[in-house]
Amino acid sequence: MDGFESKVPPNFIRSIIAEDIKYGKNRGKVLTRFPPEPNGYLHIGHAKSICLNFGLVAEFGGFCNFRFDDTNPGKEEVEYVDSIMNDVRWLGFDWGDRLFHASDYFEQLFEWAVDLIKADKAYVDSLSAEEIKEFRGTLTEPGKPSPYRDRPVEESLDLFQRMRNGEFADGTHVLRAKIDMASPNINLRDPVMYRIRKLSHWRTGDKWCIYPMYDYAHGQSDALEGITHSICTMEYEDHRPLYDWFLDNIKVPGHPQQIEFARLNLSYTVMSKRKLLQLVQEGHVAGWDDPRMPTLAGLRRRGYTPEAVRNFCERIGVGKRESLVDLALLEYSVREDLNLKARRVMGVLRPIRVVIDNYPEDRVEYLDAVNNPEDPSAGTRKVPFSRELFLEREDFMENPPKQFYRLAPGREVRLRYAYFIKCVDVVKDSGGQVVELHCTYDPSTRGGDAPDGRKVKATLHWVSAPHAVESEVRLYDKLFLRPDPADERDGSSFRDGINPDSLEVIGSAKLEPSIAEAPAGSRYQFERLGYFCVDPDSTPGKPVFNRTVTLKDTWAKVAKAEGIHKARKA
RNA sequence: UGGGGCGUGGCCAAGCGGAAAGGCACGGGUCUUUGGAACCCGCAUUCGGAGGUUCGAAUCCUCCCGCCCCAGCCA
Repeated sequence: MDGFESKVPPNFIRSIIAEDIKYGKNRGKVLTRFPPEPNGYLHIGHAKSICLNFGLVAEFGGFCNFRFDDTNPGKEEVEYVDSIMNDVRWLGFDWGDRLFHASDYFEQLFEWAVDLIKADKAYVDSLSAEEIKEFRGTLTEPGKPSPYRDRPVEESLDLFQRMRNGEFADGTHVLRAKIDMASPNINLRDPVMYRIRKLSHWRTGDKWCIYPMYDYAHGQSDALEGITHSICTMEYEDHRPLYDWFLDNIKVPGHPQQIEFARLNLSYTVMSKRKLLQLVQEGHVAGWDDPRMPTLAGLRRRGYTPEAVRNFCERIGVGKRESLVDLALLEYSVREDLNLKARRVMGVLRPIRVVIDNYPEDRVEYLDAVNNPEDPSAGTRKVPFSRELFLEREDFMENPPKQFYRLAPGREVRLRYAYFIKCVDVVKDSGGQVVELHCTYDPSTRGGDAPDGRKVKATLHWVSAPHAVESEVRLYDKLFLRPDPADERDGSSFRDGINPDSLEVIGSAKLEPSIAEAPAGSRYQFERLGYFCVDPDSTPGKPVFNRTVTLKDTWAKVAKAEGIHKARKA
């Protein structure tokens, strides 16, 4: 290093690599890889792995290969291929020309399999899948050898070639490594290397009808690419002896080191591809990119920035123990980033009409508003002010508790960048619902400062009614009610924990006119409310916003603690 | 009852024999034209438990307890 302390907290993988470099292992080189299977969208858990693999090589001066682990054509689709590459790029990583596929190595893998057969270290088994399972034994009992285990090398060679030629139906034969049917590690009980799948592959088409299993393909792919450190998740720890066995018994160009770390679990969400797929297929969400999904596509649409996701990944650390990271940390990460970048704007979600009785009917003033107090270079803008305004319903209470210091009958507050106003009348409908407020303004407080030094407890956001832009705003909340929805040990399904109120659509929020044309994907802070992102569903006349995350809300905390009900319902 | 891993504050996580970093959360305060942000303070006499070694242990040894993963022709 150069004397500067890295901001990345130390972790055991960095230590291993630093040590390897120090002692000249791999001639001081570091090459990692990110090997997704194109059978689903990438999620925040993958982001952890991507940041780890690319981050490590950035730090130590190496490369990270991007490799599709495409050994199972039955589950893989090009839709996923495209989304995966797009998401990694979005996250901010560049693999240059280092794009690879396990399928690039099918021919080499086949040849090595033949070598293994010739060395009597692999054989064609003709047991059925059920029989293989029976013969495998259990966790506590050793397995039994297949009757085909000792079939002549020549016969296996012939059969394997004919498997490749397409002479047999799916499931009739497999190629197995000949290791140890009594091993306490079940992965070593003659693992299957190849199975017959008469399926066309998105890259190799119909060239193959036998496909290698992960265990046989992965390590050899790593070796072929010169990977030095093959980083994967904990469930592969049991596979490491097998990973090493293949590498030790095949003439590969190197022997990468497999290192396992704990996958990410995030509270109030699920991470398994299977469960995410179910949420999509069963219609609990609108798609893989639904803003409630922990997928990168979902987070992006929700308004998360790549920087926020990367910072989050850095903060959670890397270890070997199973953990459940608090969603609050992810939310903190976006707020932190957006606070610095997002332009501020005023928008009223649940409007209540307010008339400024002493403000001239036809007058319109354009007041100066700061675009981002954290970033002076963002400049200022003009916001129209007029006699009729929209205020947030929640910002008015007829009988306010003492901790509530927003608008109330007889009370004076400040309208941000505008004037002090005082509530002088409350108009209700026949049902007793407050439908309109009448206020007076103090002309001397233009801009928001009282020349007499008078203080006011609250500053409210507002929108001029005649100038308001109508918008649909989608308020998202956590998708699950339970901190650990994946925990189904009580017999429930993770679906039972779905939050029925995870999405609330505000049909006609009122926004200040400056964001009428905001392009999809642009992010704003609606002052006092939260961060919002323009959704691609927006139309020229009506923008659609997704709430990324609320601002920290001390009042909400107080109100909850005091049992104060906030005014809802527009 | 087989094998592999893991147990440090509410949630993450440093630490690797010299005596508990940091972040989030939480609580309090300052400031404030966002009850936002920023800033300040507080928050494990203790590291799953019990023994042992040592002048000294979260770090070494022993035993115990708890949690996770593995019996796909998935990855």
